[in-house]
Amino acid sequence: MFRDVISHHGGPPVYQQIAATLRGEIAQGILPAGENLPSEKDIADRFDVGRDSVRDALALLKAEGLIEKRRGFRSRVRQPLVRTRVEIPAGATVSARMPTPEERAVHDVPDGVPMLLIGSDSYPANLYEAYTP
Amino acid sequence: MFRDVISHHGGPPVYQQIAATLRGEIAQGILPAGENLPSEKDIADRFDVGRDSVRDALALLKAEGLIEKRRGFRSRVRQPLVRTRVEIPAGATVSARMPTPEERAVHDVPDGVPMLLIGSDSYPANLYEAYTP
DNA sequence: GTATATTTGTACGTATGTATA
DNA sequence: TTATACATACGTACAAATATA
Repeated sequence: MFRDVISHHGGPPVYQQIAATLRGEIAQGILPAGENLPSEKDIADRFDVGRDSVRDALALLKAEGLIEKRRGFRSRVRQPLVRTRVEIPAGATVSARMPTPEERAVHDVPDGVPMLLIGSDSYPANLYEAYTP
Repeated sequence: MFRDVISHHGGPPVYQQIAATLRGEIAQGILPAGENLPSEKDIADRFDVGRDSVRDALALLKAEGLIEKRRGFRSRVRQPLVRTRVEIPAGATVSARMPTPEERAVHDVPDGVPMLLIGSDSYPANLYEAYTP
């Protein structure tokens, strides 16, 4: 077996190269939704890098909403979700931002998921979308 | 001078305690918008922890959109922004998600800022909001 | 039910690179 | 040029959660 080659000098940082590789494998379906990624140690061995670089790469993908991480579990490719549709009140403003720690706790918002603000209400953007009547 | 006390055993992780402290100082205006935070080393000394824990704490605040980081600069409290208002086409759907790496590069989207999807168009949510006519 | 192994999370250290002042 | 500060990347150790024997 050959290790995947990462350039340690000159190119982008190692962790970004690893993130790009894994991102491509998710996009191509090599790592399908719901699938577990290899363990951090196995990924580190595959690319011949330290575990720290792998963790930085996975943190990027988590922040993008592509994977989810749980202690004791391997990382998993996130499932595409069906969103509940919320009607926008006439004249209301719709915006988005990252949740506060309180909102994350109350609504159980995963990493890499923004809040959708509809008028004075807020909804986790992975579960809800807005529409005009 | 006394160092701020962080519990190393029993309570929440060190980096979360530091993030909570800094988050509170931002909310209370002790660290106003536009203000530079102390250097990572100074924060580490203040709480008597390693620089790694400080960086984890700042990464949290960055992901929440509270601060911005630039290499060579100290972290800075993000300025509240005036958003451009975009009219939602009749029947269009509005949703939000984190940007892809391509969108981040094209639109120069900062960390901790989602994309606002209005119909088939996408806008950085720190600069745009949507409204119904 | 218990003990062990695996896996991720946290936290420390060190070294070096890159950007700014 | 030099000093400061953040970014990357390697290492170690232990804690906490899960899975397995």
